[in-house]
Amino acid sequence: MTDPFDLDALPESAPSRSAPTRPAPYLANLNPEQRTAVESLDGPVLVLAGAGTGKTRVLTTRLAHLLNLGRAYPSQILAVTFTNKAAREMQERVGHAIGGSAEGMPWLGTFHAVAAKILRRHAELVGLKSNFTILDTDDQIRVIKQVLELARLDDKRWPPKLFASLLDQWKNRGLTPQKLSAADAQAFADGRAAELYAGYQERLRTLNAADFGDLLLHNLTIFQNHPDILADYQRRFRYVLVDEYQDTNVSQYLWLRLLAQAHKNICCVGDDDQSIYGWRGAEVGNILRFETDFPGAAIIRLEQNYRSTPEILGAASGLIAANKGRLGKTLWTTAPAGEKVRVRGVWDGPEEARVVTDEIESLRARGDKLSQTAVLVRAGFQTREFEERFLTVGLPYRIVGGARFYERLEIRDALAYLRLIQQGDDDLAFERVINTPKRGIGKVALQKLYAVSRDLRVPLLRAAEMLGETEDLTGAARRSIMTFANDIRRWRDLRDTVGHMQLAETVLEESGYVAMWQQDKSAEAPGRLENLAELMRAMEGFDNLGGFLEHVSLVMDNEQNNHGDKVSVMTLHSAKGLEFDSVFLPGWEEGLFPNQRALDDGGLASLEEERRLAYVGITRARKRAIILHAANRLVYGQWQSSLPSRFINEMPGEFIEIESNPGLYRGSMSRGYGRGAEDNDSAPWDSGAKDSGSSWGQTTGQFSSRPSSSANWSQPPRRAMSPGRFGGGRVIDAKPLAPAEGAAFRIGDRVFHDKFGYGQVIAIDGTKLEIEFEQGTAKKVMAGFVKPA
DNA sequence: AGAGTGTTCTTTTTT
DNA sequence: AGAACACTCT
Repeated sequence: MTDPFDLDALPESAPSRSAPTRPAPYLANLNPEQRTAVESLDGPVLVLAGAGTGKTRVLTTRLAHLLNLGRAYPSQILAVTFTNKAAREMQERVGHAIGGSAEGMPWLGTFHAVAAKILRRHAELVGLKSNFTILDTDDQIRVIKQVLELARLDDKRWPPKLFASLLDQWKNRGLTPQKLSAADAQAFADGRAAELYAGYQERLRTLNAADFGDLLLHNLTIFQNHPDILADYQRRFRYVLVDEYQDTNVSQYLWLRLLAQAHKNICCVGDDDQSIYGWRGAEVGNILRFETDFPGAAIIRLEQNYRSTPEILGAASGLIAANKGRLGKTLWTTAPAGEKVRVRGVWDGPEEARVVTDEIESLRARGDKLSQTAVLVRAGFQTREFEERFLTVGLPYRIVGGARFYERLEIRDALAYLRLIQQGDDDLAFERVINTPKRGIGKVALQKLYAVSRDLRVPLLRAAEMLGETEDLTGAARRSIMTFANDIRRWRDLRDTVGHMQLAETVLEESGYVAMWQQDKSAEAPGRLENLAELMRAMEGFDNLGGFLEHVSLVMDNEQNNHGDKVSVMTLHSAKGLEFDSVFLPGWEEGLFPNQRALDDGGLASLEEERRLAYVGITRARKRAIILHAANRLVYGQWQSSLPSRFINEMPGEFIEIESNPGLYRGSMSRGYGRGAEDNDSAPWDSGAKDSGSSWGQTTGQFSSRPSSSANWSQPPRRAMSPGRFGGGRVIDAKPLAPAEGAAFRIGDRVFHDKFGYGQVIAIDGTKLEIEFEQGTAKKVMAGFVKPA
């Protein structure tokens, strides 16, 4: 049995430099700057890699080069990324480049994964055991609730979520409770923040758990308190490679600086123009002052873009130029001219989705792949309108990064069972499953459990075992609790004999969890069972339960529906690093993008970050970028008028083409995009609509007099233009949708429902309809939710 | 203990 | 508008 943490078994010195150097054909494919970046192996290097300039290629080639020259063993290279996807990709590509043995890079991974690995090795130094649990946000909130409750704080006045975000910020800045400044401590519960923070950490220690922020923070604590351990790692990591350096927070920065201290061979790759995680603690400052931190650093700029057309680059560069405090890069390309970036204003959200769908259909008709098409939104909720539309017209799509597999209720329950077996101190897991499925253990029994646990300072599971032996509980509850504790113990023993997949199956069966869903007659139940089966499949790739649980905590992404020719729909954030032939950018409206809330609490800095986000969005496109904005949008269930995003004005006119619907912003709004000095000019697309004194004017009158974005109505604006067609005849009004009463339908009518699709009415009960849907079973639905088909 | 009712929050972005 | 949460009633 090999100890995965055994440092001493690994070589202390570098491989002999006199080893015969193999040829390096991979260098020939690089441009001069890329080549410099790859070959500048010694000393600190900062590579400023603009969008689409071959960053990943440089990173992987550099790794391959290091190994090929024999400068270091794979185990002597620390290579960190932010996302698991990036880590995986690097692992693969390096393996490819050096011929197969990619497995041998033990220190290539995300910041969190590498930090967790180090922390498991030294967990006892911060009061944890090596098998500590990594809490996700959900668990974290529950712990915080407990801590705040214990401190007698009103969770209305001091919301746990606020505390969670403060904790996050502090940990991102490398602050332990002791280091919290008075000002920071004042931020919560009238200055009790430090005390509560300490209490929270204490609670985590009892739970033998660490949250995300702790992974890095505990590393720092260990390094600071144990110079010998730090020195070990410093010696080991002869070369350090960092991806997306602009996204590092203070903790990560300190961590890197400590680890790179001995050899100072640190190469950071990043792009200050793509820093979009400031809200999460990322410090653009880290990249801006790299030279100061690492004296004598070489700075290499990658500016030749291999991805996009000149128009796309022109529009994006013009936009980002509005930001101050940039290191500055000028992207260029040898690519021939292509299409201009298109800007399309539409009436409302549904029309926006329709226009995008129509465009995608026509691209598809021309032979474009759906998989080369993406819809990139500012915020997650925007995906919904597209999802609905795609569903309606039957366009294959996939939502990237939406609700995650491992966050589903049934998956979290199943995992809680496994966690509890793996790690008996995990009270959060215990709480989750003690009465799931129902075991008749209610509030009263639980309170007794808590009391015992608190008084004797033992985990809930142990308290359960003890309570089972006393007379404190009534018969039924007592028996239940005893059975449960015994089951857990039995399953734990099973762990050593049957393998983790078999174990999981046994647990879910014997606990009655599977049976619970089998008996559940609701519509979701079959899907949940399917997900549980999927979970089993996911366990296959792991050696043991511990390995799998680690994967779950740190690698919360699922790429399962990655197959097939589908349109990708995702947030701008999750699109970073990706590229598509055609990119649709909806929702470019003031308030939504730039996002009002970001502006409210971040001011100018946030505006610039929003602008970088826009820049990231545009530069995802190879051939075609289409920006959309709607004049009216449903927000919190209310219609609001909205103005085009200021970012639209900031793009140089020569690279963009405006093809918005006429008459969107009338009256005082006639200038529409309000391009700076051209104040009095009417926008070109608007001219045709100026003279109208027709019923059209009346229809829109109420809107044109209220150009402010704060105007809202309780009724959706009536449709006042032809659906989705530019330049077509005007349709004055649409017939009202969705009759309020079931009476409008008859048995046998074919109807359409946004979520369930087409179906037939089989019964009517007042305002409710019973409908047999073509896809699935019969359901009762409010008549207002279906339309005649 | 669980269903049923009312109230509040949601929509930033995620390792 | 919907979800999530807390609270009350059986």
